[in-house]
Amino acid sequence: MEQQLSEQERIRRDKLNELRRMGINPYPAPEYHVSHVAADIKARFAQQPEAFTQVRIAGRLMSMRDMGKACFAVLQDHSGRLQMYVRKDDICPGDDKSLFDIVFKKLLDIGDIMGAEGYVFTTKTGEISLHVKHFTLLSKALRPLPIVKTDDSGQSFDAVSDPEFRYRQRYVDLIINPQVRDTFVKRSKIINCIRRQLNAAGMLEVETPILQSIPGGATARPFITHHNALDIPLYLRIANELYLKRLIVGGFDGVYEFAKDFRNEGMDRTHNPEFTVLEFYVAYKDYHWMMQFCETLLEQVVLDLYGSTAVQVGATTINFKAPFARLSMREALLQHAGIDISTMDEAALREACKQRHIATEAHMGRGKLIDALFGETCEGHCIQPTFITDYPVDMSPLTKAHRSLPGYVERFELMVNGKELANAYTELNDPLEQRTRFDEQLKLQARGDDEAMFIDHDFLRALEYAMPPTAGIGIGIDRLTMLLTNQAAIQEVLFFPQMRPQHQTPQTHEQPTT
RNA sequence: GAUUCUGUAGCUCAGCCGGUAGAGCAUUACACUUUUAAUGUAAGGGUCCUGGGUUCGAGUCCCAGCAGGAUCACCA
Repeated sequence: MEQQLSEQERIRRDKLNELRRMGINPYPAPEYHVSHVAADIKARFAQQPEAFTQVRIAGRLMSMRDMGKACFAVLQDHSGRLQMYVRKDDICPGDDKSLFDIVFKKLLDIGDIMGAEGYVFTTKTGEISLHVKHFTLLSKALRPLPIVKTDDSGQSFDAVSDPEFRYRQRYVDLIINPQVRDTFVKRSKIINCIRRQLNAAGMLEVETPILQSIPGGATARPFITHHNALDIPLYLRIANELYLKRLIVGGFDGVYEFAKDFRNEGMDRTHNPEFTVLEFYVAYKDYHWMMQFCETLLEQVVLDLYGSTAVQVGATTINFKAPFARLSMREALLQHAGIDISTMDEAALREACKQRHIATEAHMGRGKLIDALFGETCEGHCIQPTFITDYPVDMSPLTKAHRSLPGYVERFELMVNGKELANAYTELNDPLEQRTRFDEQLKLQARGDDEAMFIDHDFLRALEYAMPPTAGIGIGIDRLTMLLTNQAAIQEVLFFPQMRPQHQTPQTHEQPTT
């Protein structure tokens, strides 16, 4: 395929050929032994200078300041950046100065991967640097790397800020924008911290099917695909809830899964077609226990991440110190909307929506109407972590009926910064009741609600073998990460967010059939 | 899906009332033995997102499309 090369790309290809002509392999095979990393050198050199007399580091060349017979260059490895001082007479002790004059100064470029060996010292201006004795080209870059310069006050110049560029070429974004890397490191820490706590609580990490013939456990439009050998449609899972509960039936008393779920719906700054949800289920517990577990779980995550329970999100400080506030759905609406849903029928709720200019649909039952009222009047008020408890039964088909409030279920959502972060309940384990609830979903479907749940008969069969009383929860990991890293867009916490194809899609390749 | 803004050099951006393209960084060449967004001098580098239209003439005005952002609606 013929491709148009820019001037800078042509020059770099010329340099590649020149290196080969000089007998230098621009993509060498042997291991390059690395003895130190940049951040470690900077952190420990002042205390133990004697430990850094022989140092080998490797990374990407990020800048080069040519001073004639010496050069200052910056190498970036996974830990950070370190300045290198490269002097002609050190690199070329003999008469042949080409290694410095030609190879280092002319044939290396910003973006190249290289290794450097030497001793650490502090420059006249006080910067801890590597005095380079030997260098090795490890991989030649053929495309120019966008240069972001930062001055002493930390202000950066010409930073690549175009989200399209950053998301489509995340690898470049990660190289040149250190704060982006930091966000993803935090994401990993969040997941690790949660996993550690769940393991410590004796739960088992499990994997359940992503390809499902009945996409259950939530209400959403699924992606559909086709299995050739079985000649059946399969759906990408929208939730893993029903599978995890089958495992509770099977005798595991605590199971969890960090699950990629898929929903074939709109995309915006808070929705990506694939996203990550942590779900876990614990036998012999109820939703009160789950609230306690959840608040200490999240408190510990924030503590691990920041050393304090407080997080700055935009202009507000959110404190994850347990216990979190608890407010029933009825109390919340009483407080923020001045209405008492316990005394209102469907018509009264519809009227309340109308008064507040909230759009309603004919198929909306009590549950959806209350949900709409709550979303409109209460949600935005829940800035500090708040458990909203006790939801109407008709919007929670998998939840056990409330122990004392008829018409309600034992469910809570955790609201933080005006948004839902977790959804949990005392699981419905009465198989006959579950069958009735599924039937009600069918009726909703008949009323025109295209989000009603599919019926999973195998799941009902599992419940008929008896599932212990169980508490379960789902926590949106992307949303949690957004909150804890102060990011407004889900694209900022996903390495490779879904994007529209940039150019006209080439002819779809023939599916290889087996 | 609706509204709105944006798309110009590798990157960040100017480009007036319509007259065939500009800066900084990066690149190339030269100078300089501790620089800090290094500096100085010089040079090269463009499918102005794509396709139509208006016009003697379009980066600029009009229409359509593509991609991205923001706001709104729905979903997590």
